[in-house]
Parts: sequence; C-alpha cells; structure tokens
Amino acid sequence: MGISDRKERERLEMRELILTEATRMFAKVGYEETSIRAIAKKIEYSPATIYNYFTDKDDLLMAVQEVAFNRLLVEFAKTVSIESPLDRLYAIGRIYVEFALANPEHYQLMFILAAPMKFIDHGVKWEMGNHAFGFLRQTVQECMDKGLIKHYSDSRLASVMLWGQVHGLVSLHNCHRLSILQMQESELHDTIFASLQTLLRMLSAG
Amino acid sequence: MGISDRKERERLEMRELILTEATRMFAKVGYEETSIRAIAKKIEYSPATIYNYFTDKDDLLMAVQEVAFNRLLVEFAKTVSIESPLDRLYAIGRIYVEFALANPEHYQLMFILAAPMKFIDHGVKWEMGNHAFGFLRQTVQECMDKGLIKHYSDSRLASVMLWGQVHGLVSLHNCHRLSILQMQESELHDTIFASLQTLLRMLSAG
DNA sequence: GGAAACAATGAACACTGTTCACTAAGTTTG
DNA sequence: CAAACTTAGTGAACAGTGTTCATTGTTTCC
Repeated sequence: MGISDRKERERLEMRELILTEATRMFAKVGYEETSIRAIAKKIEYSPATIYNYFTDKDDLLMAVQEVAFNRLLVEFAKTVSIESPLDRLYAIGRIYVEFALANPEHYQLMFILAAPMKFIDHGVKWEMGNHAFGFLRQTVQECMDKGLIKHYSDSRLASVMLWGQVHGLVSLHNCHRLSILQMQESELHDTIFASLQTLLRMLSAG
Repeated sequence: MGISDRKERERLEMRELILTEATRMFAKVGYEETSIRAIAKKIEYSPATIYNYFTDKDDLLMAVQEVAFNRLLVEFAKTVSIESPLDRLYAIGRIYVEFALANPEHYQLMFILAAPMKFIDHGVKWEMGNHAFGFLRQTVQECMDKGLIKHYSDSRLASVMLWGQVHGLVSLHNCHRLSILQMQESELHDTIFASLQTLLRMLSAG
C-alpha cells in the first residue's frame, strides 16, 4: 500500500520537523524557557498540532535527549582509534567536558533535569545513559585488564568515580557556582581538564 | 520611638513566617513546584502580601538558600574539634554528602538551580558559597601545610577537585542518573562515600 | 458520490508569577 | 477628640504556561 507508506513518511517528517526545532530551541534558551507555543509558532503550526506527535512536553524532552546523546556518542566514537586505553580514557573525559561546556542546555537535559527520569525507576531502563556509560566502562575495564588502574577491582566503581568528577565540575561551572574562584573562563576550563588529568594520573599510579 | 520598633519587629516576624513556610515547602516539593499562591494559602494570607516582603520568587529563593546554607555550616562547624586535618576533611565531605542526600531539594537550590545566580556574575559575590567553600579550603590548606596532600600546591585547586567529586556523585544520584548501576539505595550511598574516601587516600598518598 | 479516517486547529481550562488600585486599620498631628 | 497621613493587606486583573477536545476541512476508501 503506497498511500499508507507515504502517510507514515509524512508523519515521521512532521515529527522530525517538531523535534529539530525543539532541539534547536532547547539548546538556545533551555527546556523550561521554551514553550510549546513558541515551537509551534516557529514551525508555523498550531500548538495543539504538536500534541498529535508527542504525548506531552516530557515526551518531547526525551526525544531531544536522545538526539543530544547521539551527538555525544558520535564524538565518543572518534576515540576508538586510540590504542592506549589510558589515553583513550582521557580523550573520552575531554570530549565529555567539551560537550558539556559547548552545549550547556543539552547537557542539562541529559544529566541534570529530573523530568526526563520520571518513567525511569519504574522498571524502564535509561537506554541512552546506559549506552554512554557502557562506552566509558569498557575503556576503564581495558585499563584494568592491562594493569593501568590498580585502585579498583570493579570497573563500574572506577567509572562512576570518573563520571562523578567530570560531571561535578562541569555542572558546577555551567550553573555559575565556580564564580567563587574568580577565574577567567579559560582558566576555569583548564582547571576542569587538569582535575580530570590528576584523577587519571592518581588512578593509574595506584 | 517604641512604635516604629514594634513595627520593625512585626515586619521581621511576617518575613520570617513567609520564609519558614517557603523553606518547608521548597524542601518538600521543590522550588519550581511550590507556587506563591500555595505558600500564601498555608500561612493564610493573600498571594500579593508576599510581594510586600520579597520582591519576587527569586528573592524568596535566595533567602531560603541562605537558611539552607546556614544549616550546612552548622553541621560543618561540628568538625572543628577533629584534630587530624585529613580526618576532618573526610568528615566535612561526609557531612556534605549526607546533607545532599537528606535534603535533595535544598541541595538543588544551593548548588544546581541557575536562578539564584542571576545577580551573581554582575559583580555581586556569592557570599554563602564563598563561606562554605572557605571552610573546606581551610582544612585542605592545613593538610597541605602538614604535607598530607602532595598532589597539589594550590589549596583552591585541590578543594575544587574534592568539591567536584562529591557534588558530581550526589547530584547524579539525586536526579536518578545512577539508576544505571542497578544498585540498592544503601549500596549507592556506600559507593559515594567510598569514592570520597578513595580520592582522599589518593590525594594523601602523593 | 457518499462514508469513513484523519490531520490541524480555535477555544477553553486550570494553572503560574506578578502588578496595582483600593480598602481598612493604625499612627501622627492639630 | 477629630482630621490627616501612613501603611499592611487584598481582589482583580494581566500575560504567560501546558494541555484537552469538539469542530473543521481535507484526503482516502468503498
């Protein structure tokens, strides 16, 4: 049936139109500050139309989160060619930090906002998070297999420590809490990268 | 003039009434989910009355942040009797984590929400943050003076690394991002404390 | 050509933070 | 004591939010 194929295609195109605009606007002014009405106006449709393609704003948020995660994963994938797992680990951390600094609003809806996790906890898995974390953990495991990280025996624990370190610093920075250091923007960035490097050095010097 | 004294006192009492209720409700359901109308109803006043004591919701938020910070600082103060600066450092970290886990919504408005920092960056200092960070930094400095932390020469940098580590883990946990570890709540808590301990051990084993 | 399916929407609902003219009470003055 | 002034409290309104739903107009099917 060619007609229903076309309908399906048009439906996906419409969904994509909304999603693309939402992704752009969420990145620009943030999730909370972007209204359904504003998205509708930009794509020249009625606000109610959006609800024919997404059940609610949270659903839209989840879709944008997926887009953002895929962008991060594309960056992560560039590190597979790095042979030394320790170098690769640093590269992953660096990419994570750079992503967070370059896309603060997307970072927020991936790792900070409570909203997208509503239906998590109810048995539903957080697939995107799992995927990204798995990528990190794999490299950490490789480091441990080669005896490059000795402080830990469980790659999950070492990974979560690394994740916590970089997430902590970039999120403090993105919400202006590091202003107390009275540093220039570039100095702050350097501080974050240096902390990552220090942590890795200490972990590998076990 | 006794009357204007009484008026001043009554004004402060009214401010306190609003602030107390706001503090309670922000802790219970969070800042965003607490409406001015709900606070007004609870204290049996009109919503407009609140605006006679606080310029807007952000102003109220800042006042609650101060209350929350004072509570954290009271806990911090209990560590001054610990002689070993390294033990004291661990105690401070533990208190920080426990506070964040016990008061997630207050933690959020102290360290995560962007709103209260609007007028920061414009030259205004973030006094409460400075105060709490100063407390941490002092102990870190003492550790360095006694040669207990060798990886760093600047206590600011060592402090911000520690802060980043604990903030990262508790904030990931509080917004359910650590669900991917599929651990029990108590296991997650242990993991956070263990990470703090590991970091301190590594820093002191320089 | 008439019936069924469906995408798009205008209007409404229940909220939100916030403002402001107005009331009523308390305080100061003549 | 009464009149003038100050001030705390408020009802009503405004502009905005996410969301729902009956109605429209078009397309597809028989």
